[in-house]
Amino acid sequence: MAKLRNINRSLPMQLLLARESTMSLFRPMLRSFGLTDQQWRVLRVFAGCDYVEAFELSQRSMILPPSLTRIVKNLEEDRLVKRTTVSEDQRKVLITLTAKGNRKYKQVVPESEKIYRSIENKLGKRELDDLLKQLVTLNKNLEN
Amino acid sequence: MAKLRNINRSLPMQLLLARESTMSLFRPMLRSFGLTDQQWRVLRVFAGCDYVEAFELSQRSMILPPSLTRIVKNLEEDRLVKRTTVSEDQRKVLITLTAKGNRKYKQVVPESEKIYRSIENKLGKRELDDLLKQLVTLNKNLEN
DNA sequence: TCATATTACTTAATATATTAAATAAATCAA
DNA sequence: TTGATTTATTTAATATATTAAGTAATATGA
Repeated sequence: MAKLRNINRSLPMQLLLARESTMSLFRPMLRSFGLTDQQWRVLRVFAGCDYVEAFELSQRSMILPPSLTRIVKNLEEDRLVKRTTVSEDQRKVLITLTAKGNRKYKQVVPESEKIYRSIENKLGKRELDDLLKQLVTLNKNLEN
Repeated sequence: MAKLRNINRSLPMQLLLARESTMSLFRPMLRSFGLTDQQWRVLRVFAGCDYVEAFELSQRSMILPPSLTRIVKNLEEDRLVKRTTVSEDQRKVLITLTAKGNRKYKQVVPESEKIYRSIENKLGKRELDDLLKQLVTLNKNLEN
């Protein structure tokens, strides 16, 4: 009879555990800024651009459109982002950071990097870089 | 000014992506058995034992107690698990697989292993083992 | 023994995830 | 041009996640 592999040999479980042990280091900092994990996933997209279309924001934050609709609504109520429509294509929604959102973003970045460096110290820079490289490769090789 | 690292260098984001690319391979199979990801996380705990206390089940399935309460309730309605109390400590709840639950479990295991082997083929056994080892190390080094 | 603390779990409230269906704007084809 | 299709997003329904508070059983200490 086929036997189920132990949890230590289960890639999905080890990834879940790794994601959780990593995020638990960032979470208190994010909460102290009044942000949920997902809200920060949305805000961090604005590292590279001033405005994003909803569909692209969904992909880059890895949040499905229905969840994103509510998350953006909440961020909008907190005055951190603004929604506008594009005149060329009335279906599309553009999301931008407000001045308040930009200030929040700039406050979080250095704290986030501080935590990241402490992780580097715990794991070793070489080991972390190596792990990242393997994850990127895995993501490339398993992508649909 | 501090700059936020690119997504390719973000451990939390790469872990999230990796978890998703991996789970998306198992999900259709689980759904075909009428199981959600979390329900299977619960059932798979019974690989090593016939009954589990709720607290231990929570830890081993990595599902927090409030979520577990509802998930077990749903599994119970589907007649896949059974809840009993322990006479020595009336606070505790023991969860066991029903005969139906055991049949379901035994059906899923070989399908799960089949998918696992296809992942091994895509990534290479050596690379996968190496990645698993690094994740286990990370989890050990970051654990609270 | 009895008040207090702890433990194990559940309930409640709010946020997010997932899937399907709905809506409205844009595109395409006859 | 108009009916059908596609695209972009939202709504709806149900499941799960998270945090705090509640409840009941057990353990502890004066």
